[in-house]
Amino acid sequence: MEYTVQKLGKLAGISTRTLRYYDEIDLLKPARVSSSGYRIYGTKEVDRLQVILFYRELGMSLDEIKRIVRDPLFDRKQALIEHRMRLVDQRRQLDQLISNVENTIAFSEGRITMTDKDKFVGFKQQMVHENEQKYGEEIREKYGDEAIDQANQKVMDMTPEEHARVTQLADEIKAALAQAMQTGDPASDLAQKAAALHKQWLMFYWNEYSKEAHAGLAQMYVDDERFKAHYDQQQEGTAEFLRDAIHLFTGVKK
Amino acid sequence: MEYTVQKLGKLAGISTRTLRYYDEIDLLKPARVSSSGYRIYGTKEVDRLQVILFYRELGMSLDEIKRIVRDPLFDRKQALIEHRMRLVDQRRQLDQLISNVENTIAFSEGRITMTDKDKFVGFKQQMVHENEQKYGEEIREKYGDEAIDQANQKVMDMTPEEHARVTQLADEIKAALAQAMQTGDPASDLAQKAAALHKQWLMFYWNEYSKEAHAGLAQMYVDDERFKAHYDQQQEGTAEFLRDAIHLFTGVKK
DNA sequence: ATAATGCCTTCCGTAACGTCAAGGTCAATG
DNA sequence: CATTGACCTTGACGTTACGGAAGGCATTAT
Repeated sequence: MEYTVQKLGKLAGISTRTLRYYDEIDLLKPARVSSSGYRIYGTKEVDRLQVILFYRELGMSLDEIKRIVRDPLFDRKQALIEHRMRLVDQRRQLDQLISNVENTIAFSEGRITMTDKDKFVGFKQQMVHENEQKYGEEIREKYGDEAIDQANQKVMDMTPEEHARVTQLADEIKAALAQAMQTGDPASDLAQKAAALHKQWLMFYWNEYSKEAHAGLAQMYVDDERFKAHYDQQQEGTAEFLRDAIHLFTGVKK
Repeated sequence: MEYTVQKLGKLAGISTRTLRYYDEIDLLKPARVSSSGYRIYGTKEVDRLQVILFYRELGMSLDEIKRIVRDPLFDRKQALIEHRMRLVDQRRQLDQLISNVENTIAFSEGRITMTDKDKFVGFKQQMVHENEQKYGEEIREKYGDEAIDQANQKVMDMTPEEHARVTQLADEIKAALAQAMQTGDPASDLAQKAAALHKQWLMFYWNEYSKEAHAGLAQMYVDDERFKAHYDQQQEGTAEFLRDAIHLFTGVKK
């Protein structure tokens, strides 16, 4: 049995464009090409196409599928297991997204009082301010008291949407930290991402960023009981882990 | 406070390319452009950027975000609710994928005996064959007994991977049907997709497709107790629903 | 013979940027 | 003061898996 593009397309439920594309990327070549340039597929190609579509339905990329169908000795099971891991990871991220969206909706409906959260946020702001006092002398000399006051005013003037963004960043830091803790390596990509996010978060409170102040704040996370208790809430040793990550991130060691 | 692209990028944790892109698509324009063409952003733009990033973190498309930030009267809550729906839908599809991948892995490990499934598959083959006997006369006249025998041989010769693909298609039909049943409309997109998938599935058993035979088989799904019981397993009336969908799909009414 | 399909290649468009490349601008340094 | 190095600009291509359209032969049906 021989098939032209449209015949095969109808047989398999795909477009002719798709078949031409699969030819182009060397995923499925026709058995032969007629004198007038028509692609002619045989039964072997039909089988191969079904295999391709089978894996495509499982959400695999064509590149991955190409590796699978290229040689029959390829470890399909291993590929499937790795593919499942990716999917499960995607599902986890999607869960996180949905949870965040729902929180935002709840917030917009006023169903969340935010008192608890705000309590700690206010507390954090105070600590950040103290830290600035402690390490901000050079900044003060550089920019004067006015700049500092302006920064403080910035916190007070925060719009609801900036506030939402700050809360969001705090959540992201928490999520990244929890994941990074599993690697146990403060130099890992995830841990460094957490440190970068922490900097982002800080930028809402500081008008000028300095590595030294950031590193100093990180140390304070460990020294201060209240901070440590908060960060270690989910997992013991998170405060230290975050400090180490930030020290590596800033390149400043105490 | 004024910012160039890099300053603002570092402040917000995004690349300069992203800022230029946001300018290009009119999502975030600089406050002004310097005489030498540099983009200069002000505090208003910083705030707007934070709002943009907030919604971006929730997985929204930039196009959707543009609508949200363009005018402050936009119903953000409604947008969030619709966004959540899309995300939940994505999660459902992802769950389906994961389930299918896991089934495939289990199958490759031989953990699924397939006896139950194969029992029904064998049963289906028998019925399909009967159907062909019943409606295949015209085909028989057209192509001769040889073609029919060849088709039957095709079923017997099915490779494990074709078999997997057939099973996959059957699963997809089931999933599409279950969803389509909720609309209650056999002409709905989902129901028609189910009918199209059913045709795909049939192509593994038939060597020649005819609308009349397809429609006839659909009617048999309702008339035959065993078929009806199988399809109505999940939901009462599925067999009738599938028949109606296929009759609409083929344009053949009995 | 002609009209209707069917096939071909080539190119643009999609989302949200990353990554060069070529060239102008600005601040600081020798 | 010239030069370096950091920073800025536009422009263009690459990414995924095709959809769609244009323009031009080939085959088939009437």
